[in-house]
Amino acid sequence: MSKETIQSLIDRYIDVSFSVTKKEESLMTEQLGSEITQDQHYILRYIYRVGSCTSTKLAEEFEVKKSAITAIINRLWEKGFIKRTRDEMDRRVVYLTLTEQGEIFYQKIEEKINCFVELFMSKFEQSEMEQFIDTYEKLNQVLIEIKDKQ
Amino acid sequence: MSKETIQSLIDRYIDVSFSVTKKEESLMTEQLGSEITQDQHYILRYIYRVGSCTSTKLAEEFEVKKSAITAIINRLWEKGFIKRTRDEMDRRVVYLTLTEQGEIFYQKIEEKINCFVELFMSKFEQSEMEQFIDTYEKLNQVLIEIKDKQ
DNA sequence: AGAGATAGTTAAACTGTTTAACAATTAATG
DNA sequence: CATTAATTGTTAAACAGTTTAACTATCTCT
Repeated sequence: MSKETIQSLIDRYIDVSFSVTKKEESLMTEQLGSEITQDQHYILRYIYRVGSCTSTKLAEEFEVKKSAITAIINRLWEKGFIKRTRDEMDRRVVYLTLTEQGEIFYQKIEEKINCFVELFMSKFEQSEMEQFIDTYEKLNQVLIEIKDKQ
Repeated sequence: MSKETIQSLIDRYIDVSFSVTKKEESLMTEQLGSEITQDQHYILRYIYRVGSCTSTKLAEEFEVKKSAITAIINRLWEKGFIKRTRDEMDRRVVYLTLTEQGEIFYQKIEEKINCFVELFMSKFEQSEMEQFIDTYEKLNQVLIEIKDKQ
């Protein structure tokens, strides 16, 4: 592969990944409305899917410090979406779950997000989108390997 | 396309785009060092490429309000990377350019970022990466159309 | 029993963001 | 020409998310 080709691919990748991330964020923020932010949505999504988890787990999963999680959970808790339950066996641990209100709210926004993602996916042939996501997932694996090597 | 297939693609897309964005951000932040943030890097990159531009232009390009640009530019200015020049014809306008120090600094980090992107790209066949970026750019266009329709 | 590890919180500081108000300047209109 | 509009950029206040460092409470391990 020539040096120019590589450089061109690198530049295209940096440009397009930045642009798409930016636009998706702004369009998804519209779907979410003013009640909740992007980051809060991802936290809600995670807890909804696993049912219950701890701050430590969230911090690992989202690759941020625990105090960052505390801040987000506090905001979700103030909105009435999150329940905190102390583990009676190990009283240091706090389990985080969605309240009923939190579940209902999440399901509502999940549907909106799904519609939005489906909308832009429908502009592609299924095979092209499958190939795209396959490579995207492979890229994710590559990045995990790079991180591990450090 | 069956409903399950679509839903599976949607879920995979949301998961992988979130994960990759997160990992790239954290790995790129490492390359950038403590001197500069991700957003500051993208602003620097933009000005480096166009040579000179205004706050209004940056605000449009990055899809944020002008006051957000002022904040970032102030930080880059404090570091000595940015020069502000008033237009003598239209004295409302301020042209932003890189100082010599800013150019040298940008070139240094650009090389690091290039190495990093090249590193993970080298794990793919060229044809696969080209196909991936093609679809990625198509996705960018689709998102632009969706935004315009609103 | 005491030392060290772990889970979570709090407080301070910083970056990036929006909204709203503002100053300076230019453009448009009667 | 004078006044009103619009535009450019800044400032200030408020908020979300982040890190670092200190702290409390609890558990683990000799």
